[in-house]
Amino acid sequence: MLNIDARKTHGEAIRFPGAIAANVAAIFGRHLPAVPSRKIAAHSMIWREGEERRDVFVVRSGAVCFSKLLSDGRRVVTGFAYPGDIIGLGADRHTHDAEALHCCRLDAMPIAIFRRAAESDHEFARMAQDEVSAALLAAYDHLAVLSKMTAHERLAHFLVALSDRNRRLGHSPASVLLPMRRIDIADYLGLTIETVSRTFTHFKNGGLIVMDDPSVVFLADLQRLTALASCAGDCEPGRKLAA
Amino acid sequence: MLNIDARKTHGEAIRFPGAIAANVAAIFGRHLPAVPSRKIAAHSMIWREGEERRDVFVVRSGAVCFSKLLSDGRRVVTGFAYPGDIIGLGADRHTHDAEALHCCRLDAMPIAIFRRAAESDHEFARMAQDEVSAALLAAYDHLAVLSKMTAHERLAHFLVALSDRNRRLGHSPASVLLPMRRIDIADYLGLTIETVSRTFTHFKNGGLIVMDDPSVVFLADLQRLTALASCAGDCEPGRKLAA
DNA sequence: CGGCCGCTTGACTATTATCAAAGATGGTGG
DNA sequence: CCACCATCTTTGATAATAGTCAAGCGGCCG
Repeated sequence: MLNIDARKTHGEAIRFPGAIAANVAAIFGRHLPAVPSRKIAAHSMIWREGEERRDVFVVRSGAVCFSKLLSDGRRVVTGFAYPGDIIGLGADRHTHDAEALHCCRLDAMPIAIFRRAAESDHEFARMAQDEVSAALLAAYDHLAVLSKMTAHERLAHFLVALSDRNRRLGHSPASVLLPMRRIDIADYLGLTIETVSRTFTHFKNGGLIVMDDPSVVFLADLQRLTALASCAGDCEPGRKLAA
Repeated sequence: MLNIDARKTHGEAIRFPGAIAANVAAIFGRHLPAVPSRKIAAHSMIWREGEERRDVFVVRSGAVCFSKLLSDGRRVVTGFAYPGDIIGLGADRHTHDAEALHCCRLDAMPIAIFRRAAESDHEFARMAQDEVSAALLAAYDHLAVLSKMTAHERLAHFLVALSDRNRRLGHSPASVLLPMRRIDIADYLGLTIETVSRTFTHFKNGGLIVMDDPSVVFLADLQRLTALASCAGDCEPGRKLAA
């Protein structure tokens, strides 16, 4: 069984608004004030859409979910942030809600310090700008997922993306942790929780994954999952659901 | 009947990668070299994904479609550009294909001049950066469309967005021109051409639109279209299809 | 004038949403 | 420490939406 605490050591998983790659955090560290980390209770909001942007944060532990609420109550999850990520970059006001999926530790850099740093440290400024471009690129990739992929492909894509991040960070790509609830995955992939759950079951029955705990997934057949994720046909994730 | 040439006077319609608002074009104009506009034949590629970025363009006439090709041949349209828009901002290499939907006239600013301008003209530089943020925001809005809206809502949203731009530019919001083909709309909205076509017919039969020419749409019931577009329920765009 | 391309329509199928309810799981209070 | 309750996940049955396959129509260009 995997150590559940491992989820706290994971780096960036999925691109998300205003978050930047872990390797970039070091440059930010140069300007981080020496104040204790802020602690955020599980399921509390870190900020809400429309609020004034007050800090740029570095995620130290926990996980963050970014979402928007549509006028009719529908919810869109635009991404997740993991330890090592920097969140809160962007325009004057927050464009998303940010919710702590678990108890989070965040290092805060007041926006005034951030702006001063951007003026004095050109590497810092350029990096912040590059990260917005990267987020834009990631958003367009996600558009492709939402507009062209089936439920199976979407979930496979999600799992493989998490696995790829693990590999990049030197962790095992064979298993991924899901600190978010099914509803967050569903709203991220443009599906319903039922479809997400059924697709997990389908993958399980097809031998693609092993999952005893809903938040820990072992990717038993990464190759087939990858094929699904990249739309390379082969959309046959196993036998039918067992009765 | 609308003057078809009107399409050449339209300003920004839908947000798209690397394009910026018309009112911003003036600031760019300060740095535009005095060279004749470049002419691009209809349906030819202005640039392709992965190519080195060589120029930033101002669209003078025509319309541009941005798209990405997925590995399995599926295509995603990420946006459109209209006269007044500036296209080609972004990273070192193009992240999308850009295709001329009609014969286009483009003013080209070589990337070297663009970079020099960004260094010497802070307003210019800041604007370019702001526009990337705006494009990001627009991309997230489009995520919401693709992940949560029905076909009717998506097409209504598209038409209303075009209408809103018309209003903003001082044109009539009651009619919109569609310089793109059905396949472009379909790939933009994450639908098939058949569904797009059927939805147009549905709107026509429901009295929501009048459309004699497939590229000219009169928005007969903008209120109901707007309600559909904003997901405010009322998803009943008229009687069934006539036989 | 004819062929090609794009748009529309039709019939049918497949995927996914919806509605409903039954297990799990975890936290709280007795 | 255990029981209960709330929440989350899973499963099932059904319905609706959109995709697929196929064919006809119409305009435009050669």
